[in-house]
Amino acid sequence: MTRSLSTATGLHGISPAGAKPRWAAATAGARRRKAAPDAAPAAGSTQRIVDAVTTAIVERRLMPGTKLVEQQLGDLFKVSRTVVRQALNRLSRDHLVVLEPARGAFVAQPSLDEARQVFEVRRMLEQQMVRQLCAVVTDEQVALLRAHLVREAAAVERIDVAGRTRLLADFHVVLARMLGNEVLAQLLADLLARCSLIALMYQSAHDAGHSAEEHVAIVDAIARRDARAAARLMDSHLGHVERNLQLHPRAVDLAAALALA
Amino acid sequence: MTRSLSTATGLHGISPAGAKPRWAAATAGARRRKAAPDAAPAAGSTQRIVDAVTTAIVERRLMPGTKLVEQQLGDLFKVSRTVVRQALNRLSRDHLVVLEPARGAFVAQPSLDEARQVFEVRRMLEQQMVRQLCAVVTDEQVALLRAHLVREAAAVERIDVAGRTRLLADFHVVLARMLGNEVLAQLLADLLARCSLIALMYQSAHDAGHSAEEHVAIVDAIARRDARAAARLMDSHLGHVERNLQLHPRAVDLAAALALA
DNA sequence: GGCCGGCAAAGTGTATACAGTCGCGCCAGC
DNA sequence: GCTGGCGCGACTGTATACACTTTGCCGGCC
Repeated sequence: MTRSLSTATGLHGISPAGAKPRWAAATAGARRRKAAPDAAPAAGSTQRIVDAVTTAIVERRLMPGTKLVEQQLGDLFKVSRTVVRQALNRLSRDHLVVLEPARGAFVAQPSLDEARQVFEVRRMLEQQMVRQLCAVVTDEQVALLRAHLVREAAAVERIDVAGRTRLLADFHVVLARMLGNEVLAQLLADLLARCSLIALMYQSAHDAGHSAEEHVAIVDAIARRDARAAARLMDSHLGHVERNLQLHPRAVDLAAALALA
Repeated sequence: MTRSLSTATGLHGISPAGAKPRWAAATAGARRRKAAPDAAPAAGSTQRIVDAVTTAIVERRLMPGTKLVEQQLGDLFKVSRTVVRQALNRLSRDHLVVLEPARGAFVAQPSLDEARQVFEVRRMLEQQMVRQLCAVVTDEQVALLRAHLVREAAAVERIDVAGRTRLLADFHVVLARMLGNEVLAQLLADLLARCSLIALMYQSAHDAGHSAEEHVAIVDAIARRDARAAARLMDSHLGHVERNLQLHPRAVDLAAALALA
């Protein structure tokens, strides 16, 4: 699941090897024959829509609650409503849009309560995750993590909101993938994508910097193979992020929503 | 996600209140107007296919690897391929079927390795889950759990394979829902559905009875509000189930698969 | 003047038609 | 006799067309 989102959107694109080995490879092989004469539209057209809408939502170009009309999207992407419907279904699976029967598709408005629940689950998962990771991590993997931290810091530095959000989320997926548990990685990717909307809405630059620092501390603990500290740091890290979310619930900015329409 | 599966298939149908409060309520309201004159086909036709295929897979009437031809299903359910495709997409999201581009849809063949990863995630989640549950559980909830255990025992007794598998899985979802965390509940429902195939393939009657007993022990610990014991019991419970999976990996029975085709 | 009922436009849900691709079997050639 | 290419059948992917529901609006009625 959400393989689409993780690889498609470019979110979590950091994963070195294949994120979706199975059909991704099959598709590539199948399309290769046509890739030469066709060129551009080689990538699955439905996936392209998913990617575009996803990044649009994550980059706040599509405000929560916005209605996504099928024909409209079809015209924009030069495809039929059939493909658009598929894309919307995929997006609804990722909780980025909500499908109301016979009404239409709308950009999701995840409530703070929902966000809290997601964070609760993340805390359960990631605390155990880093603990186990300490037992099996290699020095090369630690080096990879440190490289990631450098990218994070750079994104925070240049106030690249979309980039830093993506990198801060990817950090957790990278950790999951290092355990060799692809199920866990995809699950976490889902949860992170689900909240990237909220994160963008409520996470300030200061929060982002704080998160990056906490990531550094976590990696340090992992490098020391200090499972107890790593778990504790991860727990407090997620607690901080969640607490910041609760602090400024400046409601859904309906003025901006109207401006876009 | 997988709201479709959890509520639709009747799996985890035990949940008393609404499983999908938001659009479930909206849908109910919208359909109600037509529910009177229409009656039978009121339930979404696409959902009916998802349910049917899901139960068919879970009850081993559809063997792993079986190809699901769109037109064929469309004829069976008296709908067009469009609806069938939607259903197959939903099913693929639940990992019950695998969609191979330009090839078709096939009943998933979850590998034992994949199952192990799912169990790993479950252990992370559920261990913490029961621990937290001990802190907030009410006596009424404990009573509900005991009632569930009675149903489990009955299903094991009368060798109702499909029923007992469903109930044994539902037990875990019920626990999640008692925490009031719908996200966690749905996530767990996904994971359980994902492995129900494997569980059915590899779980013997003895294993099932063993699981039911362990469930009793877990509920006892919860009733005592003994978080430490509950977590330990849950961990060992999942360990047992997983170990039994590994024990008899009598491969994917291709003879049976061919027989059905 | 406000509320209720119908009417029209917009948009979704479903079915059907068409084009592209994959797989398999047949046939020719080596 | 075996292998490689070729053609055909089946099925998927996409587009288009139609029916039904929802919704906003307008006129009539209370």
